Amino acid sequence: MKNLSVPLLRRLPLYHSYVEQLVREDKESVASRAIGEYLNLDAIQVRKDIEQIGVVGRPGIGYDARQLLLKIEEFMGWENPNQMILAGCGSLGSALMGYAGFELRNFEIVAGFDVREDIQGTRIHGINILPLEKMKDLSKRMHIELGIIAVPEANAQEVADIMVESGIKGIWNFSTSAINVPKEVAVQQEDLITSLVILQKNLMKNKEKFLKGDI
Amino acid sequence: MKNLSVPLLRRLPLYHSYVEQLVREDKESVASRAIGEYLNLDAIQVRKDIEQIGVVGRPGIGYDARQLLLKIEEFMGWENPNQMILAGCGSLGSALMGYAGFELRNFEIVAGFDVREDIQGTRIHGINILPLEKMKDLSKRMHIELGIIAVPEANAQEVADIMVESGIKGIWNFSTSAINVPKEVAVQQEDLITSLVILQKNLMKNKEKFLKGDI
DNA sequence: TAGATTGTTAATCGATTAACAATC
DNA sequence: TAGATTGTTAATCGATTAACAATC
Repeated sequence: MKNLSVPLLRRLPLYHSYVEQLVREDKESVASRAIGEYLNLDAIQVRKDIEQIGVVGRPGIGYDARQLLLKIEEFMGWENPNQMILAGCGSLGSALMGYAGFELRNFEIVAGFDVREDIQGTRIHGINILPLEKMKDLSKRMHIELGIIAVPEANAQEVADIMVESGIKGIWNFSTSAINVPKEVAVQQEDLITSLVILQKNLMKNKEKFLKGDI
Repeated sequence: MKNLSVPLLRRLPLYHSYVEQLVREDKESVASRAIGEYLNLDAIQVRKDIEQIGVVGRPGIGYDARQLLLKIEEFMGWENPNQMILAGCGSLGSALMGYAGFELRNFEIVAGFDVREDIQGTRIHGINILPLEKMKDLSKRMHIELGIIAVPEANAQEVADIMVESGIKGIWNFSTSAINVPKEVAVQQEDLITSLVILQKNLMKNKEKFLKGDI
């Protein structure tokens, strides 16, 4: 399969966001150095990344901005529509159902599931809320492969089991709890606290640099 | 400063979650192999990671489960309280204000900010919503260094500027847009779509393996 | 031509994986 | 003693950084 460097995949959308701005301002080309400066990254790294996605630039000029956008989109797979189901329609789950970014990138939550009977049958952000018992049937019928877990920690494993049984092949886990699934099921742990810790540590590192006079 | 390997920081909470389960079941020790099997990771990697955080185990037995938990917590910095402000109190922002995981790890959102006058002065999940004009004063007074951006893409840069001016030194950016800040300010981009793409690609990789008969 | 910027090739660095002796 | 499992040391792999000639 194509390259799967996680750091690369995390940087590309940042390039996209910046280059998109430039395109809106009718700029036609962009230099690696400009991207790097905006995002606080090394120009060489930007160049290497762009090489990875198969865009060639013009020495002395830079890269074609529009082509760069298209190639990033292609590499990220944003043209392909992806349907998902969601378990746990509390505040986090509801926010995800209303997340505008999904539509923009061709992702769609087709149904929400929750144990609370009072919200079953209702809609949140236009998405139907169903009892968990219906997950298997719906997922199989619609050939859904992606599932989101947004339930409390204590119920994460139980929901993961139901998803596996429903034929889900990729689980996006927002609960703090690790889940145990068969090897053929991919799990992406979205640990918000860890992101915060990383931010915190970077902040501390900056402070140290500042004390040493590096900034 | 202490080690700052992002992959390591992302794995440790998973170990924590699993070991916590064991401790609840009154298990006293854990082997690297058991952790690895549960999380689909290599036992050697688990062992290396544990070495990094300064826990020594007993050959033939494993690691002391409780000590492991404590050392992970210490390494992640979960004992230190951290106060944050949040800009953008829409559905995502509201969900973050209600996110139970923060309290558990000593993080706290002390105030929410929003441009919409109708919600200024109200409370969401017990947190006061204020106009953006009050950010600087409040942040400086309370010595807040962490800020969360949960506003629409179009306003992300503007809010980032206000945060920088307010003395914020670390920004957790949930908007899809890249932001441009001075070098001494750390940014953690929480790009949900990228996580999804990573999951999607892992899923595809698994499928390929499956076709080849590796799983 | 001079300046800017890419693409290529090599060097460095850090993270992961492997091998195996030491210890419980 | 035998089996399990760690800790140590070395090997591999991949990502980042550096150097510089080629091109616009």
